[in-house]
Amino acid sequence: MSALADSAMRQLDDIDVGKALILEAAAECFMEAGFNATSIDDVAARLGATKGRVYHYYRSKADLFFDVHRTGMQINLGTIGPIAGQHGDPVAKLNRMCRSHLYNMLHSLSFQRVVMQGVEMHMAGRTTPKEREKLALLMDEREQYELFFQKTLVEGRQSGVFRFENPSFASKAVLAILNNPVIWYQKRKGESDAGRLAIIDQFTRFAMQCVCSSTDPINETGVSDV
Amino acid sequence: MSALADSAMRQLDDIDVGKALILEAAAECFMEAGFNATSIDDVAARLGATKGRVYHYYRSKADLFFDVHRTGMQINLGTIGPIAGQHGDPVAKLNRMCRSHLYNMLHSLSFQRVVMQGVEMHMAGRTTPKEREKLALLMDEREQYELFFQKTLVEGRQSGVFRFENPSFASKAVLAILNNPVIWYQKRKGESDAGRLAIIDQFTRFAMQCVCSSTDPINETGVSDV
DNA sequence: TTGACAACATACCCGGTAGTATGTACCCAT
DNA sequence: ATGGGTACATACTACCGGGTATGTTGTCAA
Repeated sequence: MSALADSAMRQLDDIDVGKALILEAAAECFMEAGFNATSIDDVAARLGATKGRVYHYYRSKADLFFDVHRTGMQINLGTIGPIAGQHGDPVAKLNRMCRSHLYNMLHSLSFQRVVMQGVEMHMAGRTTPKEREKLALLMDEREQYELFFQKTLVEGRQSGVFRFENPSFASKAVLAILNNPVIWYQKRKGESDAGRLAIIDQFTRFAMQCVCSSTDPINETGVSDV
Repeated sequence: MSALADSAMRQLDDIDVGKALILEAAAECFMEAGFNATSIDDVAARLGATKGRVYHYYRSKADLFFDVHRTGMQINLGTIGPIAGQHGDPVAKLNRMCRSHLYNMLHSLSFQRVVMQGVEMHMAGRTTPKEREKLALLMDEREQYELFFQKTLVEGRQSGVFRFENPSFASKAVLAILNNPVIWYQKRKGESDAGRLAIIDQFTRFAMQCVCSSTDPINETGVSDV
């Protein structure tokens, strides 16, 4: 590897690190106060910096929000996508998906709150067409994610283990439960893994049971990869 | 009734009507754009009026938001409270509660969206202590509402028809499902009662099944009072 | 008829914030 | 050493929107 390439690599790294720090700070600000109530100065202040630093990497506040949203969705798609692609028992698969989803919710909380804000479109309406375009892309990702669950649910319905009428409604109900902890969960000082595990266990059960056609106790020990 | 009292009554009525119109306009604005992105001018413009009219009835934007929120919660508490107080089969009772709740969600959509905004506390953090106080009151109402469901759920657990570990988690899961349509439902021109009924039926089933210990088909014809 | 009050509209102030223009220190290849 | 680019900080502008102060019009009671 040439010195030039090496240098280029290092610079690229710096940009990524610079972006990543801003991204994280922005995610926490947006989580705490929402998009509109967060100023660029707030984000910069959290890094002990000034606006200049933020605007060096992002052209606008909306761009920053989009990137935070996108990062959150990438985390989710990256973990659930591979699982949804697997073959096998739909119950076991949905179980893994639920647990992984909940794991992500609890461990990248700030990003996930921003994702929810985007879904509720608290910024839609008064935005430029350019921003509209990007927002539509984010919504596509969101829909794609929901389709992963829908697909698995329909598989299970065909094999008789799941029961529901409208697949869209079913996936929305499942995700409503799985997303719920994002609203009220907050990181504590004495972050107990046990506490998080209890949330994952119980909400996975709620989510699966609401579409299950039988009360066979869902195999709760079948998944340990989270 | 004296002429004076009559006049007083009429004036009181006018105040109520005046407030009600502003309240409705505000609910729709908040629903569409969120608290921060909504200006008082927006609310006034929706009525074909100006700021003066709004500030004649409300002292601040926060006050207006609180009133919208409170109105939404009163609708909910007023319908679910009496049902929760009834004795009898917890399954049938929860069924009625779910259906009534969903009915309210679909029929006072704008107010319910504002309630959700309050819950997510997009305004918390950068508010005055005075506002904090009022916000706390709203949260109390919200918690009281959740307790209606929790109480019924625990009743059912004692009689063996419901099954869950943590009552708080269970009520949150149930309400997560019941509140979900608020996010994506939108009034159409050809508002079909059938469409709304399908939502009520299916989401009630999801909500109840996620805490039910048996798969006895939930008596779907047992409730017709909605 | 008149005065008092309600129900607004108009005009204005002012703080906060998105975005920009510019400066500066530092690194690095040549 | 030097010129150029990166990674910021500083200083400034422009505007939006919450809140207020002040008019204007109609209504009703005395």
